[in-house]
Amino acid sequence: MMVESASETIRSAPSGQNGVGSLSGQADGGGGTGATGTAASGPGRDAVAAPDSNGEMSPAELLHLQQQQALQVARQFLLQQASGLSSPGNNDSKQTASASAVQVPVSVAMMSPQMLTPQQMQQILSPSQLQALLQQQQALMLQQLQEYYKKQQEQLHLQLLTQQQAGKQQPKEALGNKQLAFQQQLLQMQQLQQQHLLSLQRQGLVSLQPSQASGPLQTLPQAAVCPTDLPQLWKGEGAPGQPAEDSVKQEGLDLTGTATTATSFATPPKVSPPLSHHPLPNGQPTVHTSRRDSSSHEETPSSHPLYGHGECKWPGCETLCEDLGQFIKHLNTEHALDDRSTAQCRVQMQVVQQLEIQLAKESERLQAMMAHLHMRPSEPKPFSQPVTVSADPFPDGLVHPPTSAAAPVTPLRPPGLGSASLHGGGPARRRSSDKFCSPISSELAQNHEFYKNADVRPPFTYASLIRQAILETPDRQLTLNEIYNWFTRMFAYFRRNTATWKNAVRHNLSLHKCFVRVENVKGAVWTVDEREYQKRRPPKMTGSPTLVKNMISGLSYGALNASYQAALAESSFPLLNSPSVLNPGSTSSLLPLSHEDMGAPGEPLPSNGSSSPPRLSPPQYSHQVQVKEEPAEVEEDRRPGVPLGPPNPSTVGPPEDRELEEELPGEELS
DNA sequence: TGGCCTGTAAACAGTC
DNA sequence: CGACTGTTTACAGGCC
Repeated sequence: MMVESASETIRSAPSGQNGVGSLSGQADGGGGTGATGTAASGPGRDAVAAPDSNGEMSPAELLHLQQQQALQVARQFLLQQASGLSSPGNNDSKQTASASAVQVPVSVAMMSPQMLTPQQMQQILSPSQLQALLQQQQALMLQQLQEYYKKQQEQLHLQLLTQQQAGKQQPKEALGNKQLAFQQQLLQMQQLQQQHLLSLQRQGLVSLQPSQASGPLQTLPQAAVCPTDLPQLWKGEGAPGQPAEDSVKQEGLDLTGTATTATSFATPPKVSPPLSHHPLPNGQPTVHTSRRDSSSHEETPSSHPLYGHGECKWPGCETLCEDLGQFIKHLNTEHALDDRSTAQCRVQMQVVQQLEIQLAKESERLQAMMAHLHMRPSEPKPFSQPVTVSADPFPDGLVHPPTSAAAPVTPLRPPGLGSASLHGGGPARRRSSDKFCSPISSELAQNHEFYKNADVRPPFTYASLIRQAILETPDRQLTLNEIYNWFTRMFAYFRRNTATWKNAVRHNLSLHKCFVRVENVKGAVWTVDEREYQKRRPPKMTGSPTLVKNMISGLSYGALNASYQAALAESSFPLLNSPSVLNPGSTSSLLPLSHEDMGAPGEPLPSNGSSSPPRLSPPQYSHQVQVKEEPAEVEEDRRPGVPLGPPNPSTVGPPEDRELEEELPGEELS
């Protein structure tokens, strides 16, 4: 049946790596890099070619062209980043240009709210993971940006140098103009850098110490990202060659280095001034960075920023040069101040700008998020931000502040589902989630893909999950193995540590009365006794907002990390995914939660309608309703001892209740 | 503080 | 014999 096939899928799926894979994927970013290179190859070439064909373009034209190209490149780059994060398996597929074509859509898809929402992100990661990821991404982004900046600087500088050298053979006037242009570009770029870094600082994304402004990344995890993306972009092929490594090692970090390099290298007084005098991103004067220093060869006169490991590091050029002299020659001949080189510089600049813009956007979003998170938990806030910005919940990841930064934020509690549950870590206490997990089915439905691929512990109790698994089947019954399969199929998380969770599943099946074992033809199957299931629910939980609030607050105080994640997730995820939430009183951020709960209240409370307070369970009822409804009947029919009837009304409520509930599929409306 | 719920670990028995 | 299935017990942590 479905299950069967599903299980098949599962079996194969795991091999493909799950959340872990994606995570690592982001981390290593290597895959992405390649992809980027590929993707960008087109633009890169164009950039180079266009000018050539056009000869001397007017500034406006050139700019336009470059903007477009840069845009593409930047887009590719960013998209790739996103895809790199989530596409576990295909990170290595980044060779052909055609691949890039495919990649874009994929990336886009990834970024779509449906595919990967912050909550999903949150789900994907354990608190620590999340933090790590955030940092990584942040580092990544930073590094890349810086790399770009640096590259650009270097290139510009190089241009200047080249130009100067070539200048000997060219009219001085022309040179003067170009020099000016370059200097302006440099200036502009540096401003961008400053701006960028400042914004990051402002947001606390980067714990930049004024003194170490240039080295924020040093403390960051060595994002495996290849700063060499850029070069590769230009080349059009992600040949991670020596230059790549080189660039990574040598210029991977500080922008200062760039300037420094430029300075040291740019002997020509004319050129150096702008470079060396310009304060770096953080206003830090251009000084040799220790980093740079480390790369001795750069320091020595025999070094050149564009020369490393015996190769020309000019974007797209890997020409081997035995020595600096040869390199210089090469530089002068191949990368002289011509249209092509100029175009390359400009394109690069555009790339940087685009990235910067992107960064700004992300930063903005982040700020909004932060602002939102700082709000009182109870503060009603439909929070549309994520929704609107949804464009890329993912790439966004790049700048998420580390948990620490968000620390103050916490108060927020996650949406209904217990995203709050401290998944990840040790014995996850999903209890709360369980209480609210009634919407489990919808939750699952919405995040099906997510859970399927993310190695995140679902915020539901085993009991809920088991029940869900069973209810999802047409005949409401599953064998133990099928349940296992369901787990593995639905949750990447359960594709490992099998011994543990399987034991838990068995334990739960046996322990909870709500799970009834039925001898079937094909063996024993497990069914769910809804009544029992409901029974076991916490009795007095009013679906009232109050309760919710309490829970929320409790959580918020409890686990910051969890809260943060939850909050993060909540901020966008639920809302994004559950339309139902959006409409109704999207009055509070808790909405999803309260919503669910509310739904419950609204429901006819079985029990003794008279006195018993509204229960939490209702949601489940309704839930179940949607899922179970008829089949339940069937199941019951065939099922032996399942208490389908009206067992003890005292606790649960009259049978009618059940029916009532079932009639109210309305939890959606609440 | 105690009770309840949940998760985890493990021992054990029965079955295939 | 080993794996799987079930049951049961113990313990720990979170929440009320």
